[in-house]
Amino acid sequence: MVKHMRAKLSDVASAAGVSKATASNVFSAPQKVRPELQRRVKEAALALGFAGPDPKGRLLSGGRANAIAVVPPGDIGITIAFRHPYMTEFLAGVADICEEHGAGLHLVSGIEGQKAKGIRNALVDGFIFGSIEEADLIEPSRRGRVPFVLMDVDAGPGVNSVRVDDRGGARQAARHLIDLGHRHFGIVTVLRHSHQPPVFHGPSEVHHRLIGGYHNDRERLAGVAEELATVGISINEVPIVEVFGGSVHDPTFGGATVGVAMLLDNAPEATAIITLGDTQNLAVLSEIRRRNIRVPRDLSVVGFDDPPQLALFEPPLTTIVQPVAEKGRAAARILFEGGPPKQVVLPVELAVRGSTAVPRK
Amino acid sequence: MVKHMRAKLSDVASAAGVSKATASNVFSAPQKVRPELQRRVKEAALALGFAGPDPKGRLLSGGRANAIAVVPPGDIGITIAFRHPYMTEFLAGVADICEEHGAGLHLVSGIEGQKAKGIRNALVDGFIFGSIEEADLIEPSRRGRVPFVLMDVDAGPGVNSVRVDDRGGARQAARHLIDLGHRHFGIVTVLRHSHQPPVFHGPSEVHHRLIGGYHNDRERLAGVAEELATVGISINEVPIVEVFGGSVHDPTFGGATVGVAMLLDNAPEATAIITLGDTQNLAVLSEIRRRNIRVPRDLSVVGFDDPPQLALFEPPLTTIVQPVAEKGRAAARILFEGGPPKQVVLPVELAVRGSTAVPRK
DNA sequence: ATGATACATTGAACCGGTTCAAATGCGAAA
DNA sequence: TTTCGCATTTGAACCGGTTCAATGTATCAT
Repeated sequence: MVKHMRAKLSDVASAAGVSKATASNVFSAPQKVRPELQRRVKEAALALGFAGPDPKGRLLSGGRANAIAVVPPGDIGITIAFRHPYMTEFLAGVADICEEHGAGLHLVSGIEGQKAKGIRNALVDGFIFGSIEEADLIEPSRRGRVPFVLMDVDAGPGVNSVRVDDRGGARQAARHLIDLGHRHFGIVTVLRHSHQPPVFHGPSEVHHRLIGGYHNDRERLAGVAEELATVGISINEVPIVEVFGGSVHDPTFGGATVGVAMLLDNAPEATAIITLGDTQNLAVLSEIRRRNIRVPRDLSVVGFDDPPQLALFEPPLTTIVQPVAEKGRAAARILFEGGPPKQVVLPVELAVRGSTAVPRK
Repeated sequence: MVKHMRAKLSDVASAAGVSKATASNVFSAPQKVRPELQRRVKEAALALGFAGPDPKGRLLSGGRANAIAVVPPGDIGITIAFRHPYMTEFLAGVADICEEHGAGLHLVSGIEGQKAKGIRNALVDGFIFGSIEEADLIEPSRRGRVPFVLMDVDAGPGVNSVRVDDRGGARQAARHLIDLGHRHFGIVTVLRHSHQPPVFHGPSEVHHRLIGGYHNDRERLAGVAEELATVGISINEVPIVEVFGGSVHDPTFGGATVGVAMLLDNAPEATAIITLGDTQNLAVLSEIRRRNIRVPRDLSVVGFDDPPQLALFEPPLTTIVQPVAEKGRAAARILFEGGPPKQVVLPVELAVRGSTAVPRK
């Protein structure tokens, strides 16, 4: 008994007495084939149990994979990504455009050393990199193989990128507080690695030289600096603390609340806190609450980003909200549209809620 | 000037003065190649800008795609999936195992007619189908091409499947109420399509013949029937309403609250409501609240599934919780492990919280 | 009847690798 | 010196399709 091998297109073709090319057309371009031949080929296919062209073959022959990949930022594996409110919302945006194009969405898994391999081997038509951290991993795909988009940075005119107007958002936040009458501020920003202790920069130091932070964190600080300058305040006079993380679930994560405490201790004159890190909002609010500081009566707080977990916090946080899903859509669109490199900058919005008011007397 | 084409393996090979086979080995099985040759090939690759073997070629040549696909259930596109608490948790489980294996996770987009195409074209080593609805779409992949796992059904010994013990869970829910002393029940279960109005089955009708519902919904009802039978109550005496949806955000979605109202109106003697549909819990609670019925004093409620949105509901819902992420893990493991078809049944647990108590006098 | 036009079909090249049996080279053992 | 065994290297087949120029073949206007 002959071993039953899976039928391939050429088997079908010869069984139907046509050429491979015709058989191929029956499946991918039926209008090119006479109805009768079509029928004959389809019958042969059915008889041989041929379920349509194998995508593997199609792909090799210059085809598209019909899928795009998302590579979550360095510290976020795909398991965590699904539980991360920002990432799921971002991915929903990407998925939205994928669905428009009937394309699949491929997530590259994030195990330490495996990520580069995952990127090299991904069978996709393009990449969305969650952060520039993956810059070195891009190299293989950059070599003209596959287009890609970088999130949250501007890597110059030659590279696709999507980010939000971090600087402008920070300006709005600062402006809001200034307009309310605030003149004494404290700033919370991002420390990149969890093993570093919080860092406090007193008013006598130069703050522009931060230790941690991604590109967008620096942009935000620059925005605050610009806006404060309009009322004669130098960013160098403003106390700043850099803290890591602060999970949306656990405010103390990575020493976040410790850092916030450091700021509050060292900046008693501040009437408003500006939080520039997206995951630090909870740490700020919770440390403030722990100290029984009344917000916004004793202290105003402006955040950055809008994690849903904070939706029920009382008072609701006045914060800069960014169009997370729209970022995903924009990135995916760039990939599907092709064309010359684009740099998309999306606007952010100040959502004035309950955590800001005029400064205490 | 010659047009610069992307270098391929054979170019590298000839540039380095070796055979294609050797060049291939340098990248995929270095230990087979003498160090010096390795160096030569790598140099040639560098000079030509060859960034490693193209996964397309590797794939065709009998390789694995190194990714598995998840096909969300019929009515859930991938955009929605990312915003759907159950799906994200499930996907997190799948992702967990993918990361263990350094494999990618591919989501098949769910546009109506495109889904079959998405499945046919997906470059993956296996499929996880969110529901049996996709049974017909499976056909192409079933033809020996790619292994797959079905969720939430038992499709027999020849097919991989992962589900939870719906029947047992329902029995636990019913038992809990029985033990509290309840003898008069109302049941809310699932109507499949949103365009159908809620259906009420009065105590005189035969309830086993439901209109909607997936396989697991029927299992759950059967479980309740079994347990009630132990205290001499026939399921045929119990009022049942079938309602669609009830979104986790909008309790009225798809007429869900209308259906619940129907049940409450027609079953005034019921001291306990058993909700068998995962997304209907909110509809039940909200209609009950609207009527100012005090839970659990006037009415006990047991739910099925544990959407995080209900975490803050007062009183917290006594409900059957299923190991959602573990379902994802189990399904993914089956795909990676290979071997003969497996049918996995995971246990569920009754979480006794605040919505159940002894029946009112 | 003739040439032009349109359409259907085909043969062959190509996509970019992997794999394996056979060939080669080389030092050690006889 | 010859032979054997082992480690490398190679040629050729193969993975399963798509594509395109060339070849027919039927249709239509002249």
